[in-house]
Amino acid sequence: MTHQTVGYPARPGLPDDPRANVAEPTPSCPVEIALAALHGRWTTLVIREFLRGDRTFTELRQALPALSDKVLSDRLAHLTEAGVLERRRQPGWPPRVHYALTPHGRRLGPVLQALWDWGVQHRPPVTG
Amino acid sequence: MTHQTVGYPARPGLPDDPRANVAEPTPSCPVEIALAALHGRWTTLVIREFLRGDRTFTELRQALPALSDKVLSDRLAHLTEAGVLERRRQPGWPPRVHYALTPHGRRLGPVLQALWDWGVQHRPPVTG
DNA sequence: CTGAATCCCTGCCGATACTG
DNA sequence: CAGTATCGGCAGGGATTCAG
Repeated sequence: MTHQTVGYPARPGLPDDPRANVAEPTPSCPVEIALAALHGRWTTLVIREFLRGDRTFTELRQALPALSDKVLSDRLAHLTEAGVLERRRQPGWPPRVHYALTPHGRRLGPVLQALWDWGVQHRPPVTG
Repeated sequence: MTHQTVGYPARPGLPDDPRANVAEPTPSCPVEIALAALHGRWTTLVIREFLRGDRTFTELRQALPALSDKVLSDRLAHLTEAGVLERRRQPGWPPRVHYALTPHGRRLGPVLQALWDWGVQHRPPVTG
């Protein structure tokens, strides 16, 4: 366990990668990268919408009515910047912008599933 | 795909659970629960330490020197509250407090692995 | 030794109003 | 239609100090 230097580790990241040993939060840590992509209120709900299919700005607004234009815009920009979404302006009038998950964004499915599964098993500490 | 109402769904949560359809952020959503547990700077690094074994307050401080006492204390309280850690006062002097992952906390291993795996595959948008 | 209390500073989120 | 600009409130996080 302490001397694993040969071959491929079963767990493909943690033990051997130097980023698994950082002593403080750093943006190059893969876990931080992933959490940064999911960061912010509404972000996971927006991603959920896209896991169900492509969406335009207006469709998202209808699906998440309590989400303000500004924050929705922020989230879309953030997710696009993070490589999760791809943005495509629809030609014609009225202007429509089409968003869809990139291949990388689609791989967030299992990540959210892992989070979901853990949360489902969660039992609030103790009532008595 | 659209009519699955029989038996056990392959994916154990998302399609049928009403919490998968919430229209705004809510603490009862399993994904929110999980992200709430991981929330806050330093939190995942603290969990990483515990995935390697039990720790005392001082041992954590040594492992993460740039983490202030207050925030470390906050994180330990938060993770204990979230059912991730278990706290045990060591008898004797000097007072020591021993922390360890609960079974539920140990199940965060796969979750962090999923986040890691996604982050590892991340390529910053484009350089050119 | 292991925290709790306090203070300040920063960054997020929401609401509103405005532009191509 | 799809955003940007601006402002205010509030919570998070760090440093320091104090307590059991």
